[in-house]
Amino acid sequence: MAASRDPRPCSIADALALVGEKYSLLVLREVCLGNARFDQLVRNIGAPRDILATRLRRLVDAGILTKRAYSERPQRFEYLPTQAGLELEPVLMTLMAWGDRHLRGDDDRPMVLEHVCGNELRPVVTCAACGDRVRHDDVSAHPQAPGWTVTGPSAA
Amino acid sequence: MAASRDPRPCSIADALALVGEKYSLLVLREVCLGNARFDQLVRNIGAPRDILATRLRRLVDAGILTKRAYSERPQRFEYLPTQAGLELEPVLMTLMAWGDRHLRGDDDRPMVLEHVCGNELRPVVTCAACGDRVRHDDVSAHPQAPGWTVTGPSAA
DNA sequence: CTCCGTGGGTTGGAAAATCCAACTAACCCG
DNA sequence: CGGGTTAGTTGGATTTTCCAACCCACGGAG
Repeated sequence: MAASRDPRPCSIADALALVGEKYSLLVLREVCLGNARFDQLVRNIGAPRDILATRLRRLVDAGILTKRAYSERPQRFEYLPTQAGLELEPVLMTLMAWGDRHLRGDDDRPMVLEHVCGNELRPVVTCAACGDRVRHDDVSAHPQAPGWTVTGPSAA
Repeated sequence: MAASRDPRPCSIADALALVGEKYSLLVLREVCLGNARFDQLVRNIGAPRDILATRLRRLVDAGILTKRAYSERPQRFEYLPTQAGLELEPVLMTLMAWGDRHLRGDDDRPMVLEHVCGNELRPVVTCAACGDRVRHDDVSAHPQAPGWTVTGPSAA
């Protein structure tokens, strides 16, 4: 799935090579919600069983999920997120918020998240250093490796 | 690309149906950096020209990009992010941060972002209401529509 | 005017990935 | 024994992707 002759080293591309295939992020959605078993995943995601099987293998190999037997005799397995897998949750949250905003209405959200603080969780991306919400114009890009040309206002 | 018989209404799935196809998010990475022209995109992303053309059409149709002529005679076009497109940047940033952390080392980051505050930008997802960094265990899921079963600790 | 190069695509055919229904396998229950 | 559940695997049809080649409009050099 990687862009075979991508001349550009990029962590976004690398990440997508692992979790950018069809259904992979939906698998992660499910396991983060606690739906960990094959048939649950098939039903909830709506993926073909064979594709789901290959995705699970890949995610386990990549260290994003672990496969654990929840029953010997009969052998039955469940898939749980690793630390690396859990750390993809922010990606899912921002993606969900985007979809809620741009593809649905406020009245049509399939799911609402609640934070321990008692409020509805509206996730925002902030700068770890200053705590401010990150805006497009407040960020500049500094290439560290050859292969990058940044022409826009984000230029270093 | 949508999970054809997905029984589960979900904004993540909806969003991925638009921008989850191969190369789409890399297109967004480029246009957000200011690389707006077809040949630049081909080179920087490493996508086949025909696939890139169909992706661009789709993103324009979806209102994520706009196509603008930067020269009549000869007609030449550039692709710019709309507001909806720009709002996908947080997704790219968190994905990049994840890739930097889990697929590369601190010494091997292809690109570093800088925030106006003067510090290196490390994006974190926080709760808009209380400002705290969002942790997995601090979030609970409240389905608003039928089709959801949440079995884990995130259950409503 | 002719030839070359550039930007922005389109086209046809080969290769790969996906989809689907059916099947296996291991076990439990009545 | 027959039926049901879970977790996959298999074969073949369908759909996407990939790739190289081509096309068109133009600008500039000779």
